[in-house]
Amino acid sequence: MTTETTSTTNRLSTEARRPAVAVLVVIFTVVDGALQVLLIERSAPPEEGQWAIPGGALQHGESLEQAAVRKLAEETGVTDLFLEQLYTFGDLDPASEDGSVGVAWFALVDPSRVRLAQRTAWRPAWWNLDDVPPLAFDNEEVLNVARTRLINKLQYTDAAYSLLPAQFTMRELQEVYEAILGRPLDKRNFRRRLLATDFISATSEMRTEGRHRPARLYQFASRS
Amino acid sequence: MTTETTSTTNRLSTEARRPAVAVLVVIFTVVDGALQVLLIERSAPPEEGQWAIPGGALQHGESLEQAAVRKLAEETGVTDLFLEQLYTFGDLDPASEDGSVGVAWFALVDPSRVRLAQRTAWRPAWWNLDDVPPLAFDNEEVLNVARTRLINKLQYTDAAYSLLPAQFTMRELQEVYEAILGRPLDKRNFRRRLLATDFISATSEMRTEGRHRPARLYQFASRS
DNA sequence: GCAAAAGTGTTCGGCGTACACCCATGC
DNA sequence: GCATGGGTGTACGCCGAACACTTTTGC
Repeated sequence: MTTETTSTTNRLSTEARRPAVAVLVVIFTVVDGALQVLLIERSAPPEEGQWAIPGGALQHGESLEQAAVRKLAEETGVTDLFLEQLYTFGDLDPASEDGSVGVAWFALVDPSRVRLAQRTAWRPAWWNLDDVPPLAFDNEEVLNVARTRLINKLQYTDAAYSLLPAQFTMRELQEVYEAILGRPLDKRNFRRRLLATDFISATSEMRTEGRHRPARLYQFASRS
Repeated sequence: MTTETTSTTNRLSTEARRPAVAVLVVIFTVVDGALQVLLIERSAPPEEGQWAIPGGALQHGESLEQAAVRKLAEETGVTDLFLEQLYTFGDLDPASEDGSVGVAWFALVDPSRVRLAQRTAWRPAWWNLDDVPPLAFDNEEVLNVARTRLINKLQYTDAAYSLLPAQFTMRELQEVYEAILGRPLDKRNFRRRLLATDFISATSEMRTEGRHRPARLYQFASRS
């Protein structure tokens, strides 16, 4: 008694149940030492007036990743970033007749490259992760999964490249890490560990900004 | 210019593109020190005659996880196991008109509890992971992702509980780890490390099987 | 007593963590 | 010359890896 033998609803048949498929993109950034997430204020039912993670239906002929890239570009104007599939949620809209399937992605963007759309309907805004408002659907869960993954990714990948401009100081990089991990890090240990990874390398340039010693600029190896 | 403002194709609207949604379940087991995966021989187009990862369309009113559990039970008769979502593939069947979305899961089963269906159509069979045949669609990629995740999960979770009977010897446990990791492990280090995790605990029972010293039986804490 | 698998400790290198002072610049 | 952030080295504890012999049983 399996799907294969008892019906024609095989994996890719046309009789299959057809839930709405959407992509959601959890977009993180770090500004002034604070981890922030991009949310959209819903301007139509369901859940009108609630804030939600940006998302939308798949368009025709579009792959899941293409849809996520498009969504990200629509909201931030930015492309070519860290973007990774997160999890697929099967019950984001219990009211939906045929069910809904939301394929969640998460992205990291450099705030200096972002220009948010200036709309009043479906208004996007950055929210500090420590005080996000109540969210539509089950978006809190999506956000929690994203945050956990982000913390893990940071430990063993160069994901942070996508949160910073091409060149940056060690302090800037450390602030990004501290914002995401939510705890202070030791300066010496941080520098040693990061340089040991080969994710980043020193440039020959320095940046002077204030009446103190100039800081060396670094770059991510994945961008050079 | 966002999906929200330019059309009614909002996340959960009824105008959304409706690709076929299927679940795939990569079912692993370890028998005689070999990591094996359950495959199904396709008995209808597309890709008739090819082997593929078990899967099927979502049924009405069913969540993604419920569909995965059902699929697993249909193929192996087993429930209550390690089952975790893996990844969602958006392009498994390029021939599909509206696209296809495959939500892949992976599961670990104890071979002593499995009874494979005795069918000739859609025949299921265990394949040694080192010599799987060419697979339908892009199932090779699914399998690779699953194998990588399995190796990672094994390192820091008690996922192996699902591959063994309630009681087992240290050697049996070690053979499971060796089969998955694909390399021999040191007996002393293995015992020390596993006992340190608190995943497993010793029982008071021993098992004698051969003309040599009896082995102590252990159990997983998550099952006791 | 011997064959066969069970069971057991120690050493070493690498890595993460804790911790405090000098350096280069602007004013 | 002083205020400000940039930049550096050492010591210690933990963990993973390497490695060989004794114990218990059946025959």
